[in-house]
Amino acid sequence: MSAHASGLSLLTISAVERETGLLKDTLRVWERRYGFPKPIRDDAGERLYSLEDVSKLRLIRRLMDQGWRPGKLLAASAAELQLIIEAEQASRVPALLAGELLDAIRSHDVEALRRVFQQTLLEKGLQGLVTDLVAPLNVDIGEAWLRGDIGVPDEHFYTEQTQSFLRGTLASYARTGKPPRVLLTTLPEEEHALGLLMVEVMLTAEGAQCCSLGPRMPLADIRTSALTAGADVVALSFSSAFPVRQAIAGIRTLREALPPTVELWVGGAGARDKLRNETGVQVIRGIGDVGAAVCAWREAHAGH
Amino acid sequence: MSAHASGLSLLTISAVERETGLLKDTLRVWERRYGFPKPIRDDAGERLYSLEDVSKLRLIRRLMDQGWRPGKLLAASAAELQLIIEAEQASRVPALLAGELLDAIRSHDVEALRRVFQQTLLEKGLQGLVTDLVAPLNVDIGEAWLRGDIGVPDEHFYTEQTQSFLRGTLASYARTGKPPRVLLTTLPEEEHALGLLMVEVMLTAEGAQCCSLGPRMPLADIRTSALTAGADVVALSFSSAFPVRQAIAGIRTLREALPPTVELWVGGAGARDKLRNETGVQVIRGIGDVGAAVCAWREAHAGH
DNA sequence: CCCCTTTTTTGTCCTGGACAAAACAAGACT
DNA sequence: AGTCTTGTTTTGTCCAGGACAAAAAAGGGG
Repeated sequence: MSAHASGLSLLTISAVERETGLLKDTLRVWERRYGFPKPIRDDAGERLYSLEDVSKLRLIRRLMDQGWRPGKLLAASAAELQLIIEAEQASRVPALLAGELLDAIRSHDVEALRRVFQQTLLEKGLQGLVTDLVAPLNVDIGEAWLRGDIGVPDEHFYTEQTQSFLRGTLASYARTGKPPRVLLTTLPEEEHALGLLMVEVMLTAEGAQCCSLGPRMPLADIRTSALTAGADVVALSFSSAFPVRQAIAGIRTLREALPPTVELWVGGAGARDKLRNETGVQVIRGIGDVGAAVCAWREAHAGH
Repeated sequence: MSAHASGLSLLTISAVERETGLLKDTLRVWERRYGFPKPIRDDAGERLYSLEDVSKLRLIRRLMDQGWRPGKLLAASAAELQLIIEAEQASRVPALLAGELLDAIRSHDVEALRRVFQQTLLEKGLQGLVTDLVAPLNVDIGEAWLRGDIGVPDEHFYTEQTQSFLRGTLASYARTGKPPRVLLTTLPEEEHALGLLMVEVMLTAEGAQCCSLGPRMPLADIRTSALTAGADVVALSFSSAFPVRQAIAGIRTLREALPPTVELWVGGAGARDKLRNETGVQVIRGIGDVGAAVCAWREAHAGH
């Protein structure tokens, strides 16, 4: 009868994997190499991590996504980590996430959050809502979390409600069904559903015919889907944490597998910098450029 | 220079884990014990699985979710597996998934699928749409996949579009904001977002104040959220594949952590049978009973 | 039939070594 | 300056095979 894992204060290695996204193998090798995290063991010799360890690991994970190397972070004390976070944030000023908006997210106030979205929608339109509110807010939320201003459930709440609002607005949007017909998804390693949805909104607002398969689609299935659905464009989204070389490999394979008449568009924070000169691939630099890409496609295909 | 994993025909063990949901450790121990799957090795001795192996594994995974033991399935040949599938399906008749609907899903026809949803919405209302179309359709889709009538991307497409439609309808629904205030989520091990959304629809249609945190919420955070949001009810959803004992452990911990004034509702295919007599927990037997639960709550709290 | 205990099956965790893949650094070329 | 090599360091993933926890099935009273 060993210690049970259902409690609130000590987590098994698989629970930590789930919470932090760090593989069990990685957690073990970090312990071996850097001496952190160093969990206690239960009677059977199995690791049990404290909540402090888990939150430090989550912090480390985020900083790694922003480009920091694990070697530095794992050697650092809590105080040194704090310094790194402050240095990280010195440059940016989260102007959006304040006042009413911050309160709404922290108190899980569905109505208040929707009110802000609704008002922005009326003021700036659907595309403006995405480019001027949701996109920058995503960044701010991540940073506020890093500072400890908001917690995990607050972030879940924000993601869930934003998704609902965007999907809702999308549903009531008149569908013109003009070309191009775009197939939208991410590679299997990429979770990032909100980014995908933002692109879907931009495309639909532009009047394009948009078919989203959701995230995590195997390469072979992307190809099949594009053919059976008769897509003009396959659009992929990459978050900033996506490993560059894997992205390139996937994109090249897909480019080869697709007929040349089908365009391949690539966007998201992870695509911006590093995927420049791939032949036969259109890089969309920011969420605001989706509209331009659609227009360009239409001009190129105007002669029918 | 070893074989690269980006290709379309051979998958590394981590890719198979991603595709099938079976842990690497499980795949290795199956190979050791049952001799299947037996992948070839690259120059470095690392496993490379064929597409056939992967689809057989996916099949096995689904049958296990329906209660079959791995020992039987892994010893079975392809033909024997086929027999099991047929036996499995003999009982049920997928009446819904046919004709227009099946074609729409297979050809990724967004408009056609929405048309069916829209019509059902007009005929049967929001709750009827969920209970009479979406809920049974989910089951049919799973079975059609098992038979090989539809593929992985078709299923993704269906899930994505259904989610969009439900969320869209929800957004345009007038929010009365009557009590009870329900916090909606799943335990960390449970992915099943569509089931959660169906419950949200039922609750909202009933006029309840519903706050969804999306799936995969840690126990400690559920507690915190329920308190800060001032929830009257915490509702959890379980899919049929969820391990019973883990569910019970989680529910008990949560029940203890929550104040007694906050009710705990548990629903979904996984909750129906096995979670009967937990004290202080309300089991919702089917998606159709959500409405009744809300009414019961209101009567019990009518005296203010 | 339901509840409890024992046995069997099955999945997860362990160690420590090896090495693939990614990131970085330094030099060479345009 | 940028960008393409090529070498070096860091970092993550894989492997083998043993151990054992957890889940399921089977057995045995009440």
